[in-house]
Amino acid sequence: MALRLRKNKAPPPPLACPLTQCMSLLGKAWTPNVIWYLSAGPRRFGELRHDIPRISAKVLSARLRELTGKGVITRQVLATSPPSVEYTLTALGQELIPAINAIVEVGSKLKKKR
Amino acid sequence: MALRLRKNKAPPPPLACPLTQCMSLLGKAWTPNVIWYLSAGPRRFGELRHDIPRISAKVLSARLRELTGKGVITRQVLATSPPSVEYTLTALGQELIPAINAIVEVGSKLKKKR
DNA sequence: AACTGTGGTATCTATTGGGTTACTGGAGGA
DNA sequence: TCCTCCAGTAACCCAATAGATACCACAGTT
Repeated sequence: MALRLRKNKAPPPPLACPLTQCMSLLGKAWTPNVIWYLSAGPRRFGELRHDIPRISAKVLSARLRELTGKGVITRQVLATSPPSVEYTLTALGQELIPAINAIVEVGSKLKKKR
Repeated sequence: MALRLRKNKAPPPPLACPLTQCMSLLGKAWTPNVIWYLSAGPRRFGELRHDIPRISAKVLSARLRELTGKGVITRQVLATSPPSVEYTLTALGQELIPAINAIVEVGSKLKKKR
């Protein structure tokens, strides 16, 4: 019996794919970690560097800029001395938390093979 | 007033970080798409290529090997003519579906800036 | 006769993304 | 006095990754 291509019942993640959209953020190094640490409340640049010791300033600032641009976090300059900058999850950003929790949940069950 | 580092109340994603573990899978190109299409049921190699037109055979086979190794999908050779191979989400793999749905959900709300 | 579908592998190349280091300039703490 | 801390930016380097292409051998369809 010859093989035919079966139709897939899953609708394609439609038009300009939100999945791809979102993964172009989450898929980059350290992004989920940044969101994770912001989920507990506003956090300054240096604090995030502290939270995630192996992240470089370059990458952290790139991620924060991207997340700000996409409306996931806000950036607020505080009149401290020296001036400091606080990053906060927006309502949209909060919506990512369940996703990240789900990922963590599965992560702990993955086989370590390969 | 001097600035002090505040403690972050979020516990660090502990020991050998499940988040990083899981993202080393999901973060690679096309992985979420593959899982998305498998969520509707078992699917052959060629069918997946068809579902995701822009994926190359090389990358698809790499992803499938990785997912198999981590216990997210199973690989089953069928005695068709010619022999075909079917990939299926495991129970663990099914657990990723809510995560991906959550990601899609947010993806559609992201600003397009940058 | 020619094409599609089976499930991949081998090889080469281009890109890019992340790491590293150095620098800013002033203030407060030891 | 010297060190740390604030929030980054600029320049350079390298390894990993994904893309493109070609190839396998055979069966069934048109």
